[in-house]
Amino acid sequence: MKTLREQIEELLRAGLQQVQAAGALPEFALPAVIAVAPSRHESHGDYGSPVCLGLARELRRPPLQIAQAVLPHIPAADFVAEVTVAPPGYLNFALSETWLAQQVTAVLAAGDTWGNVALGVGKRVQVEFVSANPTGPITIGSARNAVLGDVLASLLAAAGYAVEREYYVNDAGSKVQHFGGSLYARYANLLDVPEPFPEQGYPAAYVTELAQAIVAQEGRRYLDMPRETAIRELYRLGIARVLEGVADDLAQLRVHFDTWFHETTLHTSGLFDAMMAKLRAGGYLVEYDDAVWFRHPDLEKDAVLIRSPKVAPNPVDRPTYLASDIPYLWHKLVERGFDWAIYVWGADHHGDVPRVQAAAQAVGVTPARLTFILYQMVTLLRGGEEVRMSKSSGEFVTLRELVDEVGPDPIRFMMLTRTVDVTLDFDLDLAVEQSDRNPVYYVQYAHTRIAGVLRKAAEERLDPQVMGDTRLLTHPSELALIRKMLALPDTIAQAAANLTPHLLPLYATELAALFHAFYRDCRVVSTAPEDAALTSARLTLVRAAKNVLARVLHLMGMNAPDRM
RNA sequence: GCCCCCGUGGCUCAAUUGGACAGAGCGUUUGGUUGCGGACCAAAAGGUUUCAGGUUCAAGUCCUGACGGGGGUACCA
Repeated sequence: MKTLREQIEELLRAGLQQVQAAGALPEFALPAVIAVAPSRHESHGDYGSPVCLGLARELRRPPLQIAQAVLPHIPAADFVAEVTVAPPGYLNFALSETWLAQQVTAVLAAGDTWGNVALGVGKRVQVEFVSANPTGPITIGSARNAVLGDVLASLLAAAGYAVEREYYVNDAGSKVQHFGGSLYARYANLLDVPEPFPEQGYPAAYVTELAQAIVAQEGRRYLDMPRETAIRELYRLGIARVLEGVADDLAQLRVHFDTWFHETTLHTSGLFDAMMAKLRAGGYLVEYDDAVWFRHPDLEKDAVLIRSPKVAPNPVDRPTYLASDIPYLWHKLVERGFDWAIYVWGADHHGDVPRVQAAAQAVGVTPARLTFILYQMVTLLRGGEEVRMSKSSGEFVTLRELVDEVGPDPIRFMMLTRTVDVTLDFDLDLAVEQSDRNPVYYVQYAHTRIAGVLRKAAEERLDPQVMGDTRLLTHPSELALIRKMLALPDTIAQAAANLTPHLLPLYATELAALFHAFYRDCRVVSTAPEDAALTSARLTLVRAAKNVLARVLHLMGMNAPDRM
């Protein structure tokens, strides 16, 4: 289904073609994209286009004159009441109010699919996000990543893409070695065997707890193995346990993954070696200082792929992250055949983007098929003070603690409200606060209010499923609400096309505000006989509005409560 | 030093990607319900969009420079 904006764009395109065919204007090149935007002022109608302004130079005429020439050639359409010209040359479209009122039933009939668009039909996209090291619980540091990735995936699905959510498990690097060593040390110590704690180990309490659980379940059998074997066995067991916890913690935030991709499989499958060979054949590998480097004309400096034994005595420590990223992107885009891969990364990794893109190019994958969402950091505030987070220091707030304290809805809403380009201050005190200072409840309250109206209707023995005659909806507040409901497809299209999920909370807040205004102006439930038709119409409207609110809340992964 | 992000009413942020008179929330001030949940609504005050140039019919948005804040710049992961 085409969005309103797209339909207006088509009218304009037809108008521009017509005006040329009629010879009313000199020859000009039809713009590839015709800008159409919702109007900001009521006096400008519902949608406006500055397209004639852009044509002024080529046609050597005042834009106002061009607009006036185009105007009579714009085809009529049932959803448009009036097209007008406004200085200095805008073409403004006012929607037909009778048409608007009739759309309410369509919104209601669409149910959960209202707002879906066809932008990505036939394309498969993978969103890879969170992907935190599997060496400990998820911290608040990953909360923004988790919410952004999840909602981007939902948005793309609403835009017609076939979407897969993936978690990349870094289970092959030196971090897991340190993790295994830490676990082994705690395990041995618990059994009164001396074992020094590794220098770069994980001192946090969860490692000890994990070791206790293993002692309780498995006894001392790991002490009978060679040390290296025991460490390997322990970190495998530990990672599996940690990942169960990670999945559970994320589920509390309503984040779920379709696939958990383990880095080690890149090595066991031989893809890692195959890609290294491919890079070598392409002349992208250089060796010096006992290390192997990736060299590419787009990169200022060589990037290490395989460390030297001097730096990394243990062979499993030698491949770098970048070395794995290359077979991994191949696996995504070639072996699994995704058309598009989205990576959700913190801005502290922005320096890695050019390297991965250069590597993609080097192995023959068009870099444009990779998109990196770089979101700025989150600073956590408690009592106005910044809370520092670091897994290795052992001092951090887990995602679990945050969700238990605040609940998923405020976290998700607040993580979504800002653009990814600004650093986000997450105020714990405000998030917990259930008041009008907290914007989260404003939207949910609108949904609750509608549920209240429907409960009231049921008490008055009105049929809540009635389909009223929506042509009776003519009040300005009714029409304003309907206009906003009908804007959801365009909002989803825009948010998906530009990967800007912050448009959702913005839209939800505006929709809620228009509902609240409607609620003030228009009494819904009336038992007076002369109001029966209008009550039916308004109940229909209110149900449709509830449907749209629920849709947006669900896209954001939030609850749409009937009671609060 | 170099690279990335940000700078918009007192505070936190939007602005449909270059379009019309820069919009919301919080805070402040004033008002609103003997009717569907007041976690609501309405009104007011508050702006030279950090500064200086430039491009354009049109700049918060693009370019150059300056100032301020955050992040990055390892054979760290």
